[in-house]
Amino acid sequence: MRADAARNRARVLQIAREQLATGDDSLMFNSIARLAGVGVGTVYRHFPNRQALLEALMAERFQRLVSEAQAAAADEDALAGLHRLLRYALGHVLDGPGLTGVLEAASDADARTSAMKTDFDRAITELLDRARQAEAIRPDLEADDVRRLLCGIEHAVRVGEDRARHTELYLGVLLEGLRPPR
Amino acid sequence: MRADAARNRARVLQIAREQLATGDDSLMFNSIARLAGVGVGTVYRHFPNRQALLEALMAERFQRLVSEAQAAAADEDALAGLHRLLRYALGHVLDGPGLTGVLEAASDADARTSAMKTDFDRAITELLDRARQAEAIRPDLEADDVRRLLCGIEHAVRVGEDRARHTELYLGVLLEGLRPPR
Amino acid sequence: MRADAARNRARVLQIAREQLATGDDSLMFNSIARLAGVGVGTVYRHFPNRQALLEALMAERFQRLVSEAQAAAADEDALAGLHRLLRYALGHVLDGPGLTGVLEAASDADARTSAMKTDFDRAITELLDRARQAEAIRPDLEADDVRRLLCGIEHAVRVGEDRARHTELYLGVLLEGLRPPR
Amino acid sequence: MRADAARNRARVLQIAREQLATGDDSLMFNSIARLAGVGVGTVYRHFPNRQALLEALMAERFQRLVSEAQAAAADEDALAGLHRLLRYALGHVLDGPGLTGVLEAASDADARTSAMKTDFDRAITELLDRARQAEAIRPDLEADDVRRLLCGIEHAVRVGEDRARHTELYLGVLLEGLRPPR
DNA sequence: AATGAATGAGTCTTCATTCAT
DNA sequence: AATGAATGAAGACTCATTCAT
Repeated sequence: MRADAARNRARVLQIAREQLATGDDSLMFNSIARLAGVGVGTVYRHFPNRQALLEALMAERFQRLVSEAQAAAADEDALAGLHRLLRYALGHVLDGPGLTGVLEAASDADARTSAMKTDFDRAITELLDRARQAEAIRPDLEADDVRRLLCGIEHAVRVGEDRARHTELYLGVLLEGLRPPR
Repeated sequence: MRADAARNRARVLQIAREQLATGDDSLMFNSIARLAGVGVGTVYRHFPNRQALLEALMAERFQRLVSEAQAAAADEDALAGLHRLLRYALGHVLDGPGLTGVLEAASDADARTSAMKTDFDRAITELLDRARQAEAIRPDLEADDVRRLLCGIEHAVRVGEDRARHTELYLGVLLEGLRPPR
Repeated sequence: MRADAARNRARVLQIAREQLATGDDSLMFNSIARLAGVGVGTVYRHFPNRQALLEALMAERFQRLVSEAQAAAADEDALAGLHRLLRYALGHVLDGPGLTGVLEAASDADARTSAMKTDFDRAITELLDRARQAEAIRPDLEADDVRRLLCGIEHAVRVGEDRARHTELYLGVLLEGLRPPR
Repeated sequence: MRADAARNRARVLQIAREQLATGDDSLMFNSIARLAGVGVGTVYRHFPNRQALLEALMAERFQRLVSEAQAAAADEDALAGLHRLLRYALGHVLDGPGLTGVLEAASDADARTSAMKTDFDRAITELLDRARQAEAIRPDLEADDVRRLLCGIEHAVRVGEDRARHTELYLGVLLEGLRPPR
């Protein structure tokens, strides 16, 4: 990629990130372009649509999540690994908007996102398989379910106030809920 | 209210309900008015904003939920009552869009909605208090949490496919998750 | 229709007509709205799309064409009537842009346009039928053909210069061409 | 021209031709460049504008038309030659979009196009002159008229359906129309 | 009480053309 | 000679809300 193109791309991402940080998750291409000091066409060239932009914005954060998942998957104690993973993941998706938008999307704009999803799911599956054998979790859970429940719990935290207090509580509900019913 | 006003209001609600049923949850006042055969102004007169319309649309369904909650609250076995309530509630909120939009809202447009929320929360609180005393649930749970978790689990079910299969599974996770950690 | 609505509609048509007269047949809704001193939405309300606006602009001219066709159809001499009709029609469609756009369109935006087309075709068919019986025209011609050939000849006149001189010439070609081959 | 430049030019033409063949006559430089695997700048270098590209695309087809016209001009029977020419020409211009765009253009981007037009007109003039002397055609027709009428008839065929059926019919109208009025 | 026309800012998206690399 | 990123004006269209009728 040409140096100026890379610079523009970075500027756009920077501005978009700032927009997100202000709580505005509309990601409007025109205003991002204006604020970034580039033409709209440039934004469209780099990111053909909102989803592509969102994925680019989240790529780094998603990668950190995947890495943590892989690290957790190496835990000898599968259940402990799963807990570690979910605790990290919940904090991570709550640490700014947008990441669940990627995790929940039925289809991806960028192949690298799909690859990360695959890696993420693989790490979860690894933990689930071992935890399941140890009868530490419900027998019918798959990686997809964990991802969806994670997004669901995030939703429960975001809806309403007192985020800090409820994060830990709802995480506890999730972790306990994954275990086999008594 | 004049008879024709009541008729118009009913028509608007009817059309809006049909729109929702088609999967279109945008509730656009202009198109509802057109389909209902009234002017937009009439829709605005009856429902000053989207939230007011939504609450009106959901009033009946919400009332059924409240009644079920009250019935469940009468269960001698508090935990069983809570389970009964949540199973019903989850199926109920999934049975069409819109109800969680009311349950989640930080503030209500109509006092009757607030009243129903109060009734709902009271029923839940009643169950929680007794279940807590029996050490059948986590000690730190309040009605508000149950509502939020319900919405979160609904979110997890809606995101992704195979709704029927996952409803039961995620409900199981929720119910087990509410119990005290082992 | 409300008085102010009618006024706005008339203004829009007036401006659009002026635009056409300047040789600009793009009929851009934004600029028409601006020039007419109304909001774009108003233009869209009256004319859902370009074709609808075009038809409205041409309605009067089209109606005059239809009337002339009907008058011509009353001519005892069918061939003479056809000639009269085509001479008038060619001059008419050349007297400003847009009318062939309506005549050529495969489908209409407004039912009144379709009705006029039906009337127009009926008049032509009436003449064709009688002229055919008198063996004054080719046996295989239908009203649709006459319409298309009219548009084709108009095209030939418009392409290139010296409109006045060529109109009569190409009209002669058309009229003679409709007669049965020798 | 450098070998790679020639190769690029050929690629661009090839792609543009394929685009035309799909029925898309917009000839957008960016997409042609992308599909041809070259930069837009390269397309602009070879073809400064749409008209230049169109003429280059049509050069071969136009040349075939000119050759046929010249062959027809050699016919001893001038009227027969004219008919042969027009029958061929109509089929030819209908056999894909673009050629009338060149024939109709008031000015040419490439001198070779102008040269071909001259040749074409010369052949037609030759036929017209002889046919006129034999009183087989209208006395006031020039090559330019024949070209314009050809485009007009093509227009009549393209507008509307059933191309095959109407081609022969409208050709008949044209041929008969060129003859002197009875 | 009802109407529904009007508003017009706002958003998306395209594409011809240039020019720095 | 080639590249292709960037431009940004331009145009299409929507929709929440108001207010004159």
